[in-house]
This record gives sequence, structure tokens and C-alpha cells, in this order.
Amino acid sequence: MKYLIAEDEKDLQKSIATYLSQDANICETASDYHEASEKLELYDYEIVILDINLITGSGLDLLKKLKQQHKKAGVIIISANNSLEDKLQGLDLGADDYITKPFHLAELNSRIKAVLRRGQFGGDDSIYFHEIKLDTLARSAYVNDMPIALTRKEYDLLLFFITNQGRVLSKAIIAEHLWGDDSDLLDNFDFIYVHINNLRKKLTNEGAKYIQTAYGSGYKFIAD
Amino acid sequence: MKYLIAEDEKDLQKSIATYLSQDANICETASDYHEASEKLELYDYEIVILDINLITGSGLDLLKKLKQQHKKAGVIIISANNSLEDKLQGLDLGADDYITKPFHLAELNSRIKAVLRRGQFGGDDSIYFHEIKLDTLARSAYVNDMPIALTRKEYDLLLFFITNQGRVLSKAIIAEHLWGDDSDLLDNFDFIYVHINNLRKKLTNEGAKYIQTAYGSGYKFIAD
DNA sequence: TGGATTCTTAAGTTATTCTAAAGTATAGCT
DNA sequence: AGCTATACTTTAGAATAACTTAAGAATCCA
Repeated sequence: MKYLIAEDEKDLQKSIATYLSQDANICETASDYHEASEKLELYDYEIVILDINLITGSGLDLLKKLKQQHKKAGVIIISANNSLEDKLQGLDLGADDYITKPFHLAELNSRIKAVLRRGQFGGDDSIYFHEIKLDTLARSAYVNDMPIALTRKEYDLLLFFITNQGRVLSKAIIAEHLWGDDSDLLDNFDFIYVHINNLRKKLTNEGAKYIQTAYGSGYKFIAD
Repeated sequence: MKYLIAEDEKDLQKSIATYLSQDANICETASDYHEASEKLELYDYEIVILDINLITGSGLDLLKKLKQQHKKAGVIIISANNSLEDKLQGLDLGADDYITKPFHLAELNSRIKAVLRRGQFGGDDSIYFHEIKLDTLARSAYVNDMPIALTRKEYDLLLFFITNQGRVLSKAIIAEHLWGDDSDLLDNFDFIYVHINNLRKKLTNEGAKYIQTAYGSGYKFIAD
């Protein structure tokens, strides 16, 4: 999962990022309105944690923009003051949940989990694609109900493919999503070949091929 | 958003229209097969609410037609009886969701929202030119719904042609666009002939020629 | 520390892109 | 109209860039 943490209090930002990175998530951060706005426009996130009171602009504006762009990220609002109005307005604008400062990281985490559960995947913890099933809670995969042992990166890659099925994903996009933009790997995408190869080997189901090469542009996930 | 409500029960039609108009949507209505068919042909809608059991014809036929015309409206089927077959057939034909009479308007509304969310409407993913369709996300091309395997350059070239249809494009312009101005190929455009040739071969559809030579000045993309 | 995972490297394979060359059409000129 | 220079078409194959795959090194994590 890829998160954006839009929060201007540096230490809070950092502690959230550290906490959420624990279970293999990619956390990117934005420290002001402008940075957040830019990142939201450029990249896709599964979860956006959005402080309403950014110094340089309103988080609500960002939320509005996000929804206008039809991005389907789950949004959790952080509000400093206890202003009910802010929260309500946030929820109206399409935020999925809110949390009030100060809060425990564990609570934030469980709210995130809840949003993910409710969210894009129709309240189901499983995602299906033909013979493939992903259990998003256990981070485990099945082909024809037979469990497939995937490593973390393989699971993330498969999830990314399935949630973007049919679409050509360039190596750059894949790298961006699985490794984040601050990674120092991103000048050489060759290692992606390796992950593609490994995932292909594990997915191959009676000769069915899911990951199709779009020569020169990337890969796309289809049902043969 | 613009909706079409194809429903012959006048009072239901009206209450749906009233309800959906609440948040600034345009609702048009059709009370029989013929009217619905005509409106679907003439206009574009984001959402079509389609009663399967129209008195004067089958909603499934309408759905079929709609999909043949490559209209990308989201379709929600209303079925009176609980016939599972109707629903399944509807979904097979490309409906996005269904709802069974009687239903609460709020439920219809939330299904519409879900369809809109899933479908990313407004994010125009396909480009059409007569028999040709380009799926810009999948970077794939179709002629009369038959997939055409294109290489990267061929796809880029076709996309460039379609988005500049009718205009004469010089080899310099094409090269500039497909290869960028920093390329060292740009003192000799001969290789463009090859790409044009390859693309022509792949596009030729029952003798129809799309790429017309403008002798001495370039090429122009037209519908025969 | 030891085992699993992830990344690096490199050799082998394939698809695509470009070059070259021979044939065909077009426009302009006398 | 006929000739010529130039522009375009087409094909085949060479060169290149992109991908696959395997094996080993580095890293991470329990």
C-alpha cells in the first residue's frame, strides 16, 4: 500500500511515517499545501492522511481537488482543534474518516484498516481476478484456491497489477508505486524484470499468462 | 451528470427523476423502447437507468445496441421480477449494476455513485475514429472491435494521427512529435515511410484507407 | 547468525526499429 | 507529351534496444 502523509508538523509526520512503514507500506510525505497538492496530482495513493490545518492552505481544498480528479484514495482527516464543522465538511467532501489530535498511532492505524476494508474493495477483504484471489488482510494469494507463497514485493506487485488490470504500467510507474519516489533505485529499473519473472513463475496456472509484456511501454495484467 | 431514465411506469420514472435531480443532475426520460433507443443514439449520458421490461421492447436489446455504439455510459438495470437470468444476461452485456423492484431511491442513488466511482467517468480513456478505437490506458487498438497488435511507435503514430485528424502532418512534424527534437535521426526521415507502411498494413480494413498521402507535404488521416 | 528476500549483474533471446536498396508514382519542365 | 528529378512505397535484413532468465551478492529480518 502507498500512503501520503500531508502534515506540517515534522515530528508527527515522521512518527506516522515510521509507524505505518512497519508493515511494508510505502509512505510519502508532504509538508505543506503545495507539496501535497502536487503529489496528489502526480501519483496515486491508496490512503491519504490529510491534516486539515496545513499552514499554507486548507486541507479541505485538497480533498475537494482530489475528489474532482476522481482519484479513489481513501482519505483520513486529521484535525487539530475539535471543530465539528471541519470534520463534517470533510466527510461531506468525501473523506472516509477523521481523527482528532492528539491521537495514538494505533488508533490511526485501525482507522486506516477500516477504511481500506470498507473502501474500494466493496467491503470485502478479498480481491478477485479470475482464478486469482488476494486476501488483503493476510496479504496472501491463491490461484484456484491453492495458496501461492508470495514475498512482500511480489504481493505488492500483484496487488498493483490487479487493481490496475488492463492498463499498461510502465516500469517507472511500477517502481514509483512499489518503491516510492525517494528511493535511490529509480535510475535503473532492471530489477523489476526479476520481480516480474518471479511473479510470473508463481502465477502460471496451467499455462495461463496474466502478465503481458507491452514491448517498449511496460506490462499489463489481463486474463489471457 | 446527465442521466437517462428508461422506464415505462410513469410514476416511478417521475420519482426517480425528481430524486436524482436533487443534486444538480440533468435527468431525461424515455417511456418506451423506441424513445429510449432514439435518445441513446442521439445523446450522451453518464448514467442510463434501464428497465429491462419495457412494454414495447427489451431493455437488453437497448443495452446491446448501446455497447455496440461504444457509448461509455454507466448502465444500471431495473428488473421487475426477480429473474436471475435477466440480471446475469444484463451484466454479461455490460451493465454495471442492477436493482430489483421495488427499491428505495436511496439505494439506487448509492449504486449510481458506486458505478460512477468505479467507472472514472470524465476520465475519457478511449478515443474513437470511425471503425478505430484506441484504449489509451491499455495502449491497445481495435478496428471494428477486433484487436490490432501495434508496436509502440505504431501506436504513437496512430494516436498522433487520430488526434490530428484531417490535418496534413509533415514528416518533420511527425518525427518531431514521435522522436523529439534531440534525436539524431532527424536529418533523414526515410524511416518514417516504413512506419507509415506498417501502420497502413495493419489498419487496412476492407480496403478502407485512413492514411492519405499529401504528396510533397506529408500525410493526412481521414475516413476514406 | 542463518534463512529468506531483494537487488545486481550478465549472458542469452526476441521484438522492434532503422537502413538500404530497388521499384513505382508524381510534379514540373521543355 | 515525354523526360527528369524528386518523392513515396515496399521489402528484406542488420542493428539496436528491450526483455527474460539464472545465479550469485547484498541486505533485511527473525
